[in-house]
Amino acid sequence: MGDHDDKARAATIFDVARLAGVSHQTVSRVLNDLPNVRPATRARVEQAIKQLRYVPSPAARALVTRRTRTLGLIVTGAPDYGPSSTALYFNEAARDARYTVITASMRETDAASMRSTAELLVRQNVEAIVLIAAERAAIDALDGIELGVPVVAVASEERGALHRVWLDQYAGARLAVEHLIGLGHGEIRHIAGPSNAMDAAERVRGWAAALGEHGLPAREPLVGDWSPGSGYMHGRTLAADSEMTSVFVSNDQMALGVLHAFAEAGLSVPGDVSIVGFDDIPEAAFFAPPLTTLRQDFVGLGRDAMASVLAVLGDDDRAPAPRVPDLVVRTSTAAPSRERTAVTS
Amino acid sequence: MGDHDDKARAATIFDVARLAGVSHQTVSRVLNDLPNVRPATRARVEQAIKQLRYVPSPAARALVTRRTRTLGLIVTGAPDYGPSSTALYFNEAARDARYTVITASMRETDAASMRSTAELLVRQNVEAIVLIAAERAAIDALDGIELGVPVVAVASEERGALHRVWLDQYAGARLAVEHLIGLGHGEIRHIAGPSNAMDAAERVRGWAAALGEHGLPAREPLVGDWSPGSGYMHGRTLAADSEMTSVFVSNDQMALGVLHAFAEAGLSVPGDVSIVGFDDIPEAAFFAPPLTTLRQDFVGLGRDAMASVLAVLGDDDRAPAPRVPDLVVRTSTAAPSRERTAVTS
DNA sequence: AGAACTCGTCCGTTACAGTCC
DNA sequence: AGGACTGTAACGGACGAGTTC
Repeated sequence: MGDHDDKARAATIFDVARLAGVSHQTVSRVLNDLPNVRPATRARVEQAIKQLRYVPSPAARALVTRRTRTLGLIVTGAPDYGPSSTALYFNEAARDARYTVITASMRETDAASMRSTAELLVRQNVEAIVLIAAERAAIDALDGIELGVPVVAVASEERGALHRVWLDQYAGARLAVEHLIGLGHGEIRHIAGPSNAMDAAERVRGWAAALGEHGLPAREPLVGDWSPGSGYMHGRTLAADSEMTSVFVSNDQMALGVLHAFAEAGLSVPGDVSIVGFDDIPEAAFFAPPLTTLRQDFVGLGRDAMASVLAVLGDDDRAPAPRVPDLVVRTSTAAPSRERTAVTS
Repeated sequence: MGDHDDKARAATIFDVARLAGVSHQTVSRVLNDLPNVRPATRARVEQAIKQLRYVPSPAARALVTRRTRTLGLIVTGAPDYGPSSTALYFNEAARDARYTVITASMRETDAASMRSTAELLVRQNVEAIVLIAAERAAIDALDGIELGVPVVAVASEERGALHRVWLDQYAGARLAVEHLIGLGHGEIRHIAGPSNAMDAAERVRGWAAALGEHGLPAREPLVGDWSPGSGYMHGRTLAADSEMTSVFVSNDQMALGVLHAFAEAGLSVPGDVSIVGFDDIPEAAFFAPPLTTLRQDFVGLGRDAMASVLAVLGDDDRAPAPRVPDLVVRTSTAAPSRERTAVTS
């Protein structure tokens, strides 16, 4: 009895109408909170709805209203902390705004895959697409083509004509560098993220700008790939440079690799070298030593993405301003020691 | 010219039919690869489809077929490596099987939220729900109620009547402990995950079982919350115990905290104490020292979840067998040293 | 003359009968 | 007689125009 799916068709609006003794149109009015329904009638209808466990069919509704209240979300790359967090909070924000989200995760970002994925979403009649991608190319792949729906990209560089939300990587990088300068460091090296990553480029820009303003030299950045392994590799290179007193690393994972390389080389952090990371992943407070880094507001970013969608769709609000990361000072940074200190301008 | 959304309604099957000079029904046959269409007619129709950039309406189709080819995915908790990876690979597997996935991420797991989220998905007419949740309670919240659609839970404990896929945490924990026993450790402590987490309980079970089989003592596990901070806290406690020569930590993040605590206490790893983690997060190879841990096959798990959905829906296949994590030996484990070694049975 | 309903049409597809060589 | 089509009804809601009190 009532054990498995009763194959009985779900109740329709007509079933509800019959049970409540009204027309289906009246039921529709109740469903959509329209006026001109007597309270008593409304109650009867609601009772019938409950009794029949009636739920309106989104397909039928979408067919006639030509609105699906559905959004497409494309997330590219590995399930890293930043994108995963952004996606999660965007998802929550969308649900709060009573939108449904169809997610398409993909590891490749070639133009053909990006395009066919976007078209897959369009075929589902999404009203807008949100794109969370680190690589410039992923954004550009969707920029040219006419999809018929607006695209909001989470992207820290201005690119083409897409709508855009972002966290201010440039300002964050400046904060990192100014913190090190404030401690007295004169040469601040940089380990950058991959050259195709927009965040990486913005951080390089901020690092170079802050250095330039203080008349400090900017040596060619070492380019990693976000992984701890690449941080380790470049860390070994840097360890051999006795001039270096501080490093701004473009993300926390690479900073972990650098820490590892320096420990192996017998360099003390922050005694010999100071290190600043970026992201403030949950692990960062427990590195050896705890990492000074920039905390990014992914909760806010996810909400901004949804706010931007609503703005574009004309439902609500205006697009938000970018947020600046917060410097979190831990013990991986300190004033340079006398021995290794070189040019303190 | 063609600048913004042409407000022109998308083409319908009738537009295509008219252009191809056939009835809309013939177009439908072409769309659905049904027989009894002459090749020449088919070609004309396909040409018309291309020319009008026609895409069938999923809403209209769902309305009449009573199938949406849509799946609901509920992911609870923080955007951690394990659940995020599983969700990503499930998403890809679903797309490969030509299913659309509606995702609902949520941080709370109370019964009311779980239930209302599941009902939200049911209202979208999903054909099945996949649930990725660490906590027992999240599973149980969906177990009792009659949703009308099958639920596949990613859960390492058998619970209620839900369909289930999982990675074999019990076997993984045994591998960890046997590795330490093989190295000669006689007392193997355990830092567990939170008691409401199924993975944590299974790992405790495996740890205790392996210990029991070898006649070794199982001291009461310390209970953390998966965070590096809790690992650090328990690591400080363990550092004070001079009997202890090895620790099996229930995940890599907590192991990082333990490492940090031991370093502070002047304990050498693996010189004084050996440590094994669980998960093999990307950072684990770059901890100080690189962490011996158990690699989980989240790619496989995501695919298994989709395979299980197809099995339940009767489309395909049979449900898959659970996978056993792989032991990845790095340098955080070694034979116990003479000084701190106690009861080597 | 409104408030409170009812009626009829339409949305874009697929399913089920026909119809015509 | 059967391959290659065409015509007509649903599917489940929403909305504008009628109808009743």
